[in-house]
Amino acid sequence: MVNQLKNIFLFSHMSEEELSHLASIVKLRSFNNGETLFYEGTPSDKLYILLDGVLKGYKTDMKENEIVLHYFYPVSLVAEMANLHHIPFPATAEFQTDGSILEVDYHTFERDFLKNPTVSFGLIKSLTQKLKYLEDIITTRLALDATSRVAKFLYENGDISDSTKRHKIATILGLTPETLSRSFKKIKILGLISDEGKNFTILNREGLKELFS
Amino acid sequence: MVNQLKNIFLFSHMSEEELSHLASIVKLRSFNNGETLFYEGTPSDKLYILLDGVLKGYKTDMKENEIVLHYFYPVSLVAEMANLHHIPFPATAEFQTDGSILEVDYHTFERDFLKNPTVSFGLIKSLTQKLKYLEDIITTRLALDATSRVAKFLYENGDISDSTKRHKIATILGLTPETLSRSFKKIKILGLISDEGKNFTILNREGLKELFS
DNA sequence: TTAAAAATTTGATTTATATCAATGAAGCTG
DNA sequence: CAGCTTCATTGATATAAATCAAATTTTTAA
Repeated sequence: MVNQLKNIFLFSHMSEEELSHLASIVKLRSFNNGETLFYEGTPSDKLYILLDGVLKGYKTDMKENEIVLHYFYPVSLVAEMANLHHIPFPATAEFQTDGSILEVDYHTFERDFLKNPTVSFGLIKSLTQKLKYLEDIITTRLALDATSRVAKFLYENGDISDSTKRHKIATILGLTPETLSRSFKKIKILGLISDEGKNFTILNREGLKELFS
Repeated sequence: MVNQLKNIFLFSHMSEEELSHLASIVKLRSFNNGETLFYEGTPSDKLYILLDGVLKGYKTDMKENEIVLHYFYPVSLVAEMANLHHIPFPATAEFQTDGSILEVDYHTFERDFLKNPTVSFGLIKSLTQKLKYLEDIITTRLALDATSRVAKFLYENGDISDSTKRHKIATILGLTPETLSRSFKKIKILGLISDEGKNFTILNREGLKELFS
């Protein structure tokens, strides 16, 4: 366990002694695809560090639609904001693949480790990264219309390959698959992308940018 | 200046020596109502601390509508996320009253002060507070419909007095004044609020909660 | 290889809220 | 306190995207 901890950016500078103390308040848990790590509104006393797999963070709206906030990839801190403010988790986290997390008792962690500059610096980085994600969601979902969102997605993510399901793109952008399809069509008619079978190739990246800025 | 700095939570634990070094990289600036502190997209090399007045942070959508992210009240750090990640300001900041800010050269600040635990802890607090604001905007604006948003606003802000302009409430909630008016009416018909002239009194707070959760 | 299931596209309709337009009420100013 | 201006309400219409429905394409699996 100590060796595993040492490989996590947040703890890489700790002494052997600190690491073994940390190991004592940490639990490794495995999850299957589809399992839920925590639900929105649940009180939080654990800090989670995603070690393996893909984790989807989402809220649910009034019509039971998912609002996807973020896909987490390893190694990420998850929902540290809830811990720092002692508030319930603001979103639900569900595994999209098999995976594993490190579960840390937050109370002890705060008391014994948060004063460590490396740890607090890692925390600041993680928090600012999350702020950027949320800023981006607000920009995308509140300031742009459907076609602009799709143009932004294409601009930022490059050619769309076969393997990326339209349905997944639609939920990331907060659109229905029907609307996504119609937006792709518009952008194709504008000559900004071309459509070879299932894949899209970007023909005019600057033109795409024009659509959302 | 040193005495002024000592009153700011972030710097309250600094030594006289540190404070006078800080004072040397800091500039006090005054603004009039309506003036803009910075624009969305501008590169950021200054950290701002709001000392007086009310500052509105907002983005602009495709139809030139404002999306209000937050009203800042003193004493607040402003847009520290942009500095930490060396990215342009993600929103525009405009004074809503006369006010003043402390302008800190970020590069020097990071080098000389960010390792100070009190400073980094203050930064973490400020960042998590902002995350909560953004989470709340997403919950409110993406997951709730117009009437639910108004119910949530009433639940969280209590009775609405005369002095709060409907127009301002509407921009906070991302609604037009017309839609806000119609939502107030619905909630009134449900018997959850009563309407004496210009003011609203809450009659059934739990009923309001029911509407948005 | 073919049938069944899933995903995508296309068209028609609905819905929520914005926009446009008009009226009414409140607040301010000379 | 009369008239102007701003703010709020109400009604009618427009609009973007969701929903519903069906057809088509792709993927999966037998």
